[in-house]
Order: sequence, then structure tokens, then C-alpha cells
Amino acid sequence: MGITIRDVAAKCGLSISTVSKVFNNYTDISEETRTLVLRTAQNIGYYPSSIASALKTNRSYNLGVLFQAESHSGVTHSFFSLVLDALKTTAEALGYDITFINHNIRNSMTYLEHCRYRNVDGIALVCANFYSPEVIELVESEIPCVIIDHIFEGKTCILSENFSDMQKLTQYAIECGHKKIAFVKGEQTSVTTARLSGFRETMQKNRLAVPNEYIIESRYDNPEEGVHAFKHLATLPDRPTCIIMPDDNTALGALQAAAEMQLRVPQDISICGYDGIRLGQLVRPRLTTIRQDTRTMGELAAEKLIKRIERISTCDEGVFYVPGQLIPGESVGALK
Amino acid sequence: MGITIRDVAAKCGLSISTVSKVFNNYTDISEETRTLVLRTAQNIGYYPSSIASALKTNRSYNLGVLFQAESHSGVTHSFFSLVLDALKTTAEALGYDITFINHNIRNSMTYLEHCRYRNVDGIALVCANFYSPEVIELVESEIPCVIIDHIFEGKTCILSENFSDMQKLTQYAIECGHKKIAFVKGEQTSVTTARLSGFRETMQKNRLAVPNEYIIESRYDNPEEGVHAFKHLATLPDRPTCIIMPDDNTALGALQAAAEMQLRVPQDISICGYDGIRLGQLVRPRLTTIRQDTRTMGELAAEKLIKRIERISTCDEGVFYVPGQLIPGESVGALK
DNA sequence: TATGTAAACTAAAACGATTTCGTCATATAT
DNA sequence: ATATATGACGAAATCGTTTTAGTTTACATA
Repeated sequence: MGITIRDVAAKCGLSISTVSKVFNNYTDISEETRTLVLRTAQNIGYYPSSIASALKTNRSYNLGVLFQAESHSGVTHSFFSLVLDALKTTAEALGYDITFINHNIRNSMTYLEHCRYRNVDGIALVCANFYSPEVIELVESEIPCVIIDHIFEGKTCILSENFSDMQKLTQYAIECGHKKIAFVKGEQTSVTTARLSGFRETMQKNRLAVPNEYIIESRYDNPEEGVHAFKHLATLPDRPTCIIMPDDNTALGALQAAAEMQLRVPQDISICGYDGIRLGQLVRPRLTTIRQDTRTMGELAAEKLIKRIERISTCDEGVFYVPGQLIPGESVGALK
Repeated sequence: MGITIRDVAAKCGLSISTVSKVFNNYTDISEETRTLVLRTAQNIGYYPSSIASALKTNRSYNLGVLFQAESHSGVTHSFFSLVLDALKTTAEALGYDITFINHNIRNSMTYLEHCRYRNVDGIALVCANFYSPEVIELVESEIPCVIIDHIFEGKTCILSENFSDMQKLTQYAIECGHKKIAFVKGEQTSVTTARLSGFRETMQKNRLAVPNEYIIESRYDNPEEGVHAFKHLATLPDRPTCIIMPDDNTALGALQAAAEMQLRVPQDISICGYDGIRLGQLVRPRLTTIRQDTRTMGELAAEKLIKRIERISTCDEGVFYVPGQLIPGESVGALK
């Protein structure tokens, strides 16, 4: 079928060992031979097959990525997509391709089976249900892995500084004069818990009460849920003056709901987002939000994982926090 | 290292040939042996390695995907991401994984080299610069390929019905009473050309003039560009009453620009989008737009490509059009 | 001249599967 | 009883590389 190392060797009058060595940067090859081989390879369109090489070396230069966007939610999950993008770019620069891990393949294998099937060198959990047995089995396997936005005991984890970032955001709202601040939670995860703690602690530090009815449950990245949550809070007998939404997409929903209810933002009510998506700075009022450093998170994840795979250093385990940035925006301000 | 077919064979007291045959559904295996092998494999955690299998069969069950989102534009490219998602899901259901083709790997290989390196069975061009030599080289190689949203002579192509969809959209605007309609073009591609033709033809059919200054160039999926284009058109001495934007993201920019200019939509000016992204139906006024059937496009692409790879049928070449759907929305209406 | 050394190259055994022929019972047909 | 067919399994070559342990040649040294 294709052109193999054999063809190059034949054309050069060399053994396949020599050709292989050229492509693997062995030093016991003369400069002439090296250029000859490289040139001939180029000429006849040869490129070493990663498959054969992987079989021999047991290294696929492939990273498994678990990216369980609850598909077809329609909204491309802004935060995770951006992290994934950075991770992918960094991995590629280091010579690794990405394979999405799923259980759709063939006779529906498990995540771990899929990883073994594809011989991935490592796995990145970008967006997953960390409580499902299948994911746990994967994390606890012998395959090196890195986890984004969740803490797994003893594993390499990359997280936003959710706690202190939320402190910043809450403090900002308070400094804008708000005392009655509501908090809309996303799905129950360790991230949600960290953010809620940051919120609670800051409120307490400022001696501000948080009635139970000001903490409600909703979902991440679902504008419709944002509409819903906002309307619920805005029609409370004792309406909060500021609402912290789970993220920017829900905050956009909230903004919309406010408009429908003839409430001006921020004159009548303030709204905070989280994530720092682009669109949030395009709408009016611009969202007050925390911009998560998705780029750094993705890069870090790829680097740590690959270093572990290549055993370059041993200080790549543990939890790494990436700070976010407060974007003041315009959706939080003093009451009229 | 890992568990191989040898381990299963040993444990079962069978030859590796027999074990292999079980996994490949050969018929000359007794039912008892089959279940024995399967059960033992399960027990010791064996899964056949795609790498070894690929080396022997020359089939990687991997599809290369060219997805050249001009990265870091920030806006995840809604249309292409959704197509990609459908393509990926369909491919996975048929037993294929996805590998992104790029030239970042190692010593920067070309797209074609990357494909050979990974032994992909076929390639899908989802989002690419079709005029670059590298892409052309790829398309003209012997690897089966399918192209989305562009026509490549003699290749399998999947496109939206841009021409007639734009006719629908334009006709709708006209029926709302508009006579002065402007058209903002995205980057110059065959898709852009088809849409512009659909627009022009419909205008002509309705005996409506299109001044040159009503056709302007902009870019796809860039809200800021949308703001820019809108402001330009809205400050024209003879301002159009309706503006057709390249897509929903730019239309959202236009909506924002209108608000800034104190123009009510659609009372003062009408705006059309294209794509049918979710957010477009969440903002007020809801966008009048064409919803492209990304799901069908992605599915079709995967199916056609895989059928070609597996040589199931021969009628998978040529151009396939997928109709879009007019979403009336609220951003187009009669003038005040 | 004999010996040691270094540079440049090669032979051949893997890696983990697939697949083509065989082989060897046993069952059926003649 | 002999020939043939069938069912169930195995031997071994092979896919395209990598890598170890040579081999060969040239040259320097004793």
C-alpha cells in the first residue's frame, strides 16, 4: 500500500535500521547519510507510521480526553471548550494528538477499555461526571491522568481559584453598596462548593446576612435556567439587590429576564456572571464577571500530563490553582 | 506491559489465532469457546489493541478532521462546532475515532504527512482554508475525503442549501415590507457567493434595486465586525431598512450596535442573522434567521465518508445539499 | 606488524495482532 | 469400508517500525 521505510532504505542503498535511526535522531549516522535519507524520504513521500512505531515503543503519542459535554445542550460549553482548545494546542506542540474518549465505539466499551484500545499515553478529564463508577475506574487505572476543575485525591488537578475568585467578586458587589446578595448555584460539584464558600465567607466577613431563600439551585451554562432562576429571585417578597449567577451564559439569561420584567440593570438590580466569555462583554450592560484563565489551565494540564508521561520531573503531581480576574463590567452598580 | 491476546490464549489453553477469531467474529468457533474467551478477556481486563490490529489490517478506524477555526477568535465557531459534534457522534457510533489534523506536531509536518503519520482511514474537512496548497494537496491525495460547506470538483461535499435558503430569508424580509435591503458578506467563499446570489436573484425577481453601497464585506462570526458593519450601513445617507448579516454572531453585534444608536429593532431597522444559534432565540428581539441543519450535515458527512471507506456503496460521491429552515423571529418587521 | 578505538552501518528479534492454510477428528454419503 | 464433507482449532508469516548487539572499515597507537 503505502510507502514504507523499506522503500526509503532500498532507494538509498541502506538498511532499514539506518533509515530508522535517521528519523529517531540517533548520533551514529553520518551527516551525508542523514541528509540523503531525509531528502529521499521527502521525494518519495515517506512518513514513518505512528502505528508501527507505537506498537514497538508502546507510546502512541495520543492523549485521551474525556469531554462529556452533555451533548446537544446547544450551547457550546464556553469554559470547557476554551480549556480544551488550549490543552489541544499545547499537546500538539509537544507532539501529541488528542483522542476523545467515549463509550459509543463499537460494542460500547467502557472509558478504560477505550483508552486501552487506543493505547493512549495519558488522559485528561476536562469535563466529566466525576462520580460515575466508570470515570472513577479510569482515574484509578495505571494510566497517567490530569483532572480539570475537580479535586481527585492524589491525582494531578488543575483548578481555577474558585474560592478566592468568588471572594473578589462578592467583595466587589458589596463595595458597590449591595447588602442583599443572592447566589445561584450550578450543579453540585466541588467547584460549586468552593464558590459558595467564597461567597458565604465574604458575606460573613462583611457581617451581611444570607437568607436561605437567597441560595438557589440551578444549572451551569443554560440561559433558560438563568431566566428561570432570575425570575424566581426577582419576584421574592424581599428581593435581593444583586444576583450572582453560576456563569455568564446563565447571567445572559438573567439579563434577558430582567429586560422582560422591565428591570434596569444595574439601576434596579445587579447581576454577576462567571467565566468571562466574549459575548458577555459585548452585550449592554457588559457583564460583571470573573474571567477564568482557560488558556493557562489548558496549557498547564497538557504540560503536567506530558511531563508525567515522559517522566521529566516528579513535581507534577498535586493540585494547581490558576487565578481568575475580576472584570468590573457594568452589570453591577449602586441601586438607582 | 499490558495484557495481550497471548495472555488470554494461555489462560484459555487455546491458540492466539482462536482468540483473535473470537474478537473478529469468525464463524469457525464453537459457542463454548467463544464465551470462554470473552469471559476470560473480561476477567483479566483484556482489550485488543487498535494499534497492533491497525498495523496488520491497514485500517486505523480513525478519521482525520481538519478543523481550522482561526483559533482564539474567542467565539467558539457555533456552526462548525455543531457540525463537528454531529460528525463525531455519528463516526463514533460507527466505530471510528476522530483525530484533529494540524501541522503543529513535532517538526511541523504538513496536513497530508500528519494523515499518513496517523494512518487515518479518511478525512473530513469541516472548516478549512480551501485555497491553501496544503489543503489542496490533502484533498487530492488518495485518502477518501468529505468536504463540508465547500464544493470541490469530483469530491464528496456536504453543503447547506445556501442559495435557496437565502432566497427564503430575503423573500421573507420583502414580504415584511422591506425594499431597501443591505447584505453584509462574510469572507469570500463559495458559500458567500451562493448566498449573495440567492439574495440578488430574489431582489431582482421582486424588482428591487440593490445599490452597490448596500453590499459590504465583513467577516463571519465576529460580533465586533457586526457592530462595525451595522454602524457603517446605518449611517449611510440613504439608510437601508433591513440588513442581512453574515451570521447570528455578527447579527448579535448588529443588535447591540442598534441599541447603542438608539435604533429600535425592528421598528426602526430590521436585522437578519444566519445559522440559528441558540442564543439568537434568547435575546430580544429574537433573531430572524435561517437555522442550518448542522446535525444532518455532520451525520451525512460521517456516513458518506465511512461508506466510501468501507466501500459499501458507490453512490456516496457528489454534492449533497441539506436544507435550512426559516426562523421568523422578531428582528425583522414592518417599519414603525 | 599487531592491536585498540571510534565511526558508521546492519542483522535480526521483537511489538500484538490478523489471516491463510493446514490439520485432525468426527459425521455423512456412497 | 472407503471417500468426502464439515466443524473446530492451530502454525506461521506478516504488517512497519525500533533497538540491541554486532560487524566492518579506517585510522591511530604501541
